[in-house]
Amino acid sequence: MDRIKFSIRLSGLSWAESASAVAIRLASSPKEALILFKARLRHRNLQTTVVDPHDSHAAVFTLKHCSSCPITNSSRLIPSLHAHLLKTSLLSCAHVSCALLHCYSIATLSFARILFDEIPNKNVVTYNTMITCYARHGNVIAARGLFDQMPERDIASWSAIICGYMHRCNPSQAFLLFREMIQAGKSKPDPMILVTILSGCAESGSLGLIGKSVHAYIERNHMDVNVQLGTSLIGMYGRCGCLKSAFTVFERMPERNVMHWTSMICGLAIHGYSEEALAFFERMLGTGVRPNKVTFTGVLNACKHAGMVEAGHNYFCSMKSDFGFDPEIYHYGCMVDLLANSGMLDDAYSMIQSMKVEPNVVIWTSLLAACKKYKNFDIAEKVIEKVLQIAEPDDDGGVYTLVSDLYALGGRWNDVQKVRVLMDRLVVRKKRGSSFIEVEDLRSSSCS
DNA sequence: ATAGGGTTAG
Repeated sequence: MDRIKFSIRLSGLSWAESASAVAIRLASSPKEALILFKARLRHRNLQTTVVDPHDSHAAVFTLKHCSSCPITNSSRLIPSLHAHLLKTSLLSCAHVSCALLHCYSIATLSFARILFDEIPNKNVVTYNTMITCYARHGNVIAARGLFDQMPERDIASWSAIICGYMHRCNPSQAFLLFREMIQAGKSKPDPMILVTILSGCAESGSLGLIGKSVHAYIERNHMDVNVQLGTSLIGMYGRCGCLKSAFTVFERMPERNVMHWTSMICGLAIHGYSEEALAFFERMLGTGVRPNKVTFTGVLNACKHAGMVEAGHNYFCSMKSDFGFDPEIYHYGCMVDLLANSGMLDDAYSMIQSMKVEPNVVIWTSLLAACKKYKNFDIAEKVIEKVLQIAEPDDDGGVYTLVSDLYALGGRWNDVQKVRVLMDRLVVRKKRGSSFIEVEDLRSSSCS
């Protein structure tokens, strides 16, 4: 507060003048923005029902501050702001009500829905905001309900619902809607929605069916491949194993940022091109691009695939000492796998114990798989105890099978029996492995 | 002025 007063005195403006939309936009915290906004309202003494656009601007900027800050910092400010907006009729402005809805939608679904129902003049953005809110809270059915009943849709509406399906791990439904959108022909895909689709392709591996046709669509329509779109194209091709295509996109990027490099490195690493991945990393450093945390998951993954224990260890240390990144679960995942699969089970176990983050099923499973490989029952015993505590029968069915396999390998048939009984009780079912190839002609699935 | 996006270990 003192800082604001001080800077206002320096600027030579009056208090009210300073509380303009611009000053609010530049405020350093939601609280500061709110103080300025309230001061502005006091000065303007708003009682009429006619909304001055300058006031609604100021309100929107204040709300933007609240929505972009962590919930805990702004959650108490929002109701206070809400009250002021109601008193001054500012809430009748669609921009303001949307911005407020967005604020609530980050924290709580129920409040957002109440507000949504109370907004009289809902426009496309109001609906889009509410759909996004449902999607964010995992209720894609409610999101779809709103999507189906909204009077008109724009590209962001499609984007919101498609994104919702993607995050609920239902890419096929997302792809279906995407094609529906193309066929309806009213909304033209923009780079953002293509990014969403492409990242889903990468996840589900349905490259030929969707990913390639999206790429073809981009080329056919001479769309600008912006930074994000470039990244997701490289990522999609890389993940699906089309490293040549990934490289072509990479080469064509007018400027390459850390994410382009990282996508390339990760793609190469996943498919076992360890040397190439590491060469890419060195090349990246040579061009002066600073790696980020994800870059290191690619680098460590490359080391893992090639069994390069020493190099992996060096990169792992360099990540912290040269670049200041604390290792995250992904990095530990690579390291544990690297050590364990090289037979250094004790080191892998100590690494897990040294972790600053809570180890998850993935980490324990990779160590356990290595215990099976090297028939190390001492460590397996310790790992089994941990892993059974945190495994979810629905998602981690494979772990139970692995545990049972290990006991069988050690000839401990009583324990095998116990695990099998446990599996029956929890209705654990190991997901069946599956793979597919695409036989459909790409041209018939293109989206023109 | 309001909504939606990229790279991550088994």
